[in-house]
Amino acid sequence: MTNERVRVRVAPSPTGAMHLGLARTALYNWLFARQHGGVFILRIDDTDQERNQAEMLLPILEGLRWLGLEWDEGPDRGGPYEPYYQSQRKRIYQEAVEKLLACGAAYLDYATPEDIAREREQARQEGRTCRYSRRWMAETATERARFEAEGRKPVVRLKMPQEGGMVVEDLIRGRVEFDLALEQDHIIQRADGSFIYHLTSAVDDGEFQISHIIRAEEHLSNTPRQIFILQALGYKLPRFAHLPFVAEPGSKNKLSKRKLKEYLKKPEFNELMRRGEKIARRMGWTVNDDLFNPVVVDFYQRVGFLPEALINYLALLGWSLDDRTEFFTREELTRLFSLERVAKAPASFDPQRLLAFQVHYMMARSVAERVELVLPYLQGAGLVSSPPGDEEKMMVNRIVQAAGDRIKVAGDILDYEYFFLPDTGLAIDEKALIRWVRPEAQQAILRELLAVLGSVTSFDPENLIGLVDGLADKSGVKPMAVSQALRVALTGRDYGFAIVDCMLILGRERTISRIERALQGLAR
RNA sequence: GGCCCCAUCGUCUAGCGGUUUAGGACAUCACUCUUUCAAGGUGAAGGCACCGGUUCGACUCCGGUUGGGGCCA
Repeated sequence: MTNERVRVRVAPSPTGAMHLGLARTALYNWLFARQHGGVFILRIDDTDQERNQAEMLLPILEGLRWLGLEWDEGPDRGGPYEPYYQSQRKRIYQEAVEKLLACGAAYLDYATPEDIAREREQARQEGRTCRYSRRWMAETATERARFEAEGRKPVVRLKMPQEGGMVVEDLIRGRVEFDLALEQDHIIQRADGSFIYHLTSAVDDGEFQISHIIRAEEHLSNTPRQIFILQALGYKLPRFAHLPFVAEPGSKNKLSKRKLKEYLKKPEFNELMRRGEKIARRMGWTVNDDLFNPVVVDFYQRVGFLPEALINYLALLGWSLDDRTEFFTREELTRLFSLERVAKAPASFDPQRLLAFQVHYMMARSVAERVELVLPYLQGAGLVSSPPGDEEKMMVNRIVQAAGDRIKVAGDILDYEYFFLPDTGLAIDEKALIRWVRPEAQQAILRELLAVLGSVTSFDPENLIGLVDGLADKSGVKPMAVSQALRVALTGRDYGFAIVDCMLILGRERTISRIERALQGLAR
């Protein structure tokens, strides 16, 4: 490679959501650009849809920003090759088409769809592969006039060479050869004047001086005709690197956001979705499958994943450094990433592994940081005031501390709603109450505890542990039964944090009031 | 249907001809720790799709088969 500047791009269509596959493609491009001191470009392939564009584009822009994949040129940012929206570049495409026509790399074609269908049918009957006969090709004014006299409308087709081969030296796949005899004369401009993807994509890659096209494998088969366009237009050819797909959990099909229902049959996928839905419900969000969908980056942002977790997971979905390193900072990725080490086979998306990365990065944050992450959810659910008071913050701090890695994503804090509810509003699990609190011996202990709690000089861990242990010793009730009785009284359930943590989170007053309430609940 | 791509534990992967009884991670299971639930600790189970070749030697190279996927039709 010469020392030309590295310029890479990612070219999403504004589809209203940011697919994980796009996120990974963007990441690899971004890493490659950063590593080479190059430029990462965001181009919007919106030739097909011009309505609601801003709205449909937003999730992608926000997703990229959230992941920290800032683009150097593109929407909201501009750059030397503006505009970066294909819908605004029609003049450039038109010029390109004229040029292709002028140099004989393309031609006007007056065949009707019926003509084409007929040719295809005939080819099928003769058992040969169909290639357009160019019967309605018009290269001279006379020919054009003749077809137009018949009332025909032209499309523009590429005039592909009909023999020989074309070789793509792919940076990931190596040498890939195509037989040009099998290539069609693809349409590049429709009768209505609109342009076909291959044309616009190739022209822009040329115009933007793209040095490396790093994109998904689905484009590999289209590469010859794009190279043909690029060459005919006299652009310097970029290098190509075709990434394997991000596949569905447990299959090699391409991951699709439209197949959510099917994926939900997979337990681990379902679990992730349920986790999200639980958070959404408590936050009072109305969600739709388009965005609140584990195939879409938005989902992770909303339920409280950490971008570094997603980045690390995505980086390893199809790339590896060696046989053991699994945690990478963004800087390390930038330094160590290489296309040579990108896998060739599709990699399926595994929600469990992603969650494992999330837990790792969550626990790498300090308690104070986790408190900040978690607070918006509590505020959103109306469990703490906005802004939170010092005491509320302290309580959240204790909960986060006590929860440890039970809080995997920030929204999981809402699992501990029961600490925030007013004591009178705490729902107590009936079965747990009967099992752990109803026995007379347990009730006696709780009553005794009540008597002492008010007078305990200081409400600190050692004192409380001593107190609870002492009661168990004295009464002869098993320690576990004592703590379970207390746990049920304080939290309404028979599982959760260490009992002393529960007491400290609630504080003296609320501890007392919750025990009283539990005992009253039994009396009823 | 034609062309192209791909193929190591359930999943992500390491392996670029001998150092491999195929290594790691996630998930799973067992045991352990634990005054609940998690977490932690220890360990186990689990894989080179198949068939030919090349080679003294093949997970690794070549060919084919099968399977999966993509593009075009």
